[in-house]
Amino acid sequence: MKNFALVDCNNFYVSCERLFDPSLWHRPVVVLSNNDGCIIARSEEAKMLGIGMGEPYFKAEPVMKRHGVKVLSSNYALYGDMSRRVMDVLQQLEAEVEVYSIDEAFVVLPVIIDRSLKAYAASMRRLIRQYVGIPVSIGIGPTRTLAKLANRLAKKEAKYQGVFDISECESVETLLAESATGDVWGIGQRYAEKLHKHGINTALQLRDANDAWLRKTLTVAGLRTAIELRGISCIGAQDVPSARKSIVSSRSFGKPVSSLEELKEAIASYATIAAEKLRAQGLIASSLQVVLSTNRFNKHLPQYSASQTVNLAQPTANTATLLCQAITSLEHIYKPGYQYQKTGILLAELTSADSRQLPLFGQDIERPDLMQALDRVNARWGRNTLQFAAAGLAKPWSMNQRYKSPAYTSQWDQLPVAS
DNA sequence: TCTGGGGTCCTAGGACCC
DNA sequence: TCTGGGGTCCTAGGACCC
Repeated sequence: MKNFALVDCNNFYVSCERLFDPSLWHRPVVVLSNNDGCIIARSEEAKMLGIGMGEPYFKAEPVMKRHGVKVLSSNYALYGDMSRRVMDVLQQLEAEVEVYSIDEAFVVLPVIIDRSLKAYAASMRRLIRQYVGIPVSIGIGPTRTLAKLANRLAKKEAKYQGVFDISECESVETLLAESATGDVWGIGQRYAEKLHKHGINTALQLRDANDAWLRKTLTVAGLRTAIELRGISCIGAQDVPSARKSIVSSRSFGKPVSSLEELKEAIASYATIAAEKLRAQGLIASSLQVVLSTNRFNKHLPQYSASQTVNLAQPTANTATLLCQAITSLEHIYKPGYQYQKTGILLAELTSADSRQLPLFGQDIERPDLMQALDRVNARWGRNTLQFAAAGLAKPWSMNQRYKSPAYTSQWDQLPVAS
């Protein structure tokens, strides 16, 4: 029988920061989202202070000040690089690895004869610790959903030393009965509320619920989750992200923005980032959507949000083309008199740049050679060394990042120095 | 004053066709 | 009185994940 291991990095962003700054050990640390908005990673010490996941920074600030919590802005260059290293260690194994997110991977475990799955997982854990330095927890089960649940136990109970195999559990029923529906992978707040209304509060009750009813209430997604809890694997690798279907670039502003001129700069900047991502993956886009919105949390201000989607005449990865279209769309949906909080661009209907069709009529303006030169300069000398004037220079609207650590592993001038 | 960003999938309903 | 049926495609909105 097939078994899955879910390898999940503990407090990943905090662990990355700690690798390069030992003063962060043994004290509460949090990492903030973009724009220093919410708390998205917490050390164990911070969790113990009752600081919630996703909590707005300004709300938690008084408690954190009182307890001397170290606050950091997110440093995705660092986390992305450390993630790659962790995944590299897993890829060395004689097993199939599905990278699921920046800090998680499913490993389809090989059939092992000379030792237990638990021992195998424990050695994975040691290797990652030794080669990368990041602590991980590993949950094992016959389905991805059960492996996820096992992982919670591995994290929560110190006695398991970071590895928990659900098949070694004395009573799976007891374990499921002690898990809330909301702890199950695939059951979010809304689904948990719906289930609660029908008296279903535990993973065990969810497992044993009526199929037709589940299908009707939670769609096939909910039904699949229940089936997985029964030990039948039906959420497959194809449901785990593989080929990109869309690319988004959007940011909240550091301060509210009202003028069209500033919004145009911002959307041009995000279009530039999206186009870079597109080219880095060898893709071209056929559809472009621009979104614009005010701050939905501020009930005192007039609210407005809009979006426009356009199909491009020619699929493209050319920054100039995308940027011009993005500005045109923005002008189309912009209304004066509002305080905007966010704008963004979504590229969709992505296909491989290799199979690009040349236009039947008119000129081909794609210029991949020019874009390649642009990307090379920026890779060599740093992002935005060469940029389009439309994206602006001062960028007064740009997001807050007040507490950012250096790009220790991805910028020459920011390497850690041993002294 | 201050509330992230980037993804995926599913469904219902409307438009349109024969 | 009574107004087809079945199919496809598209989109918006809602749900989930980390």
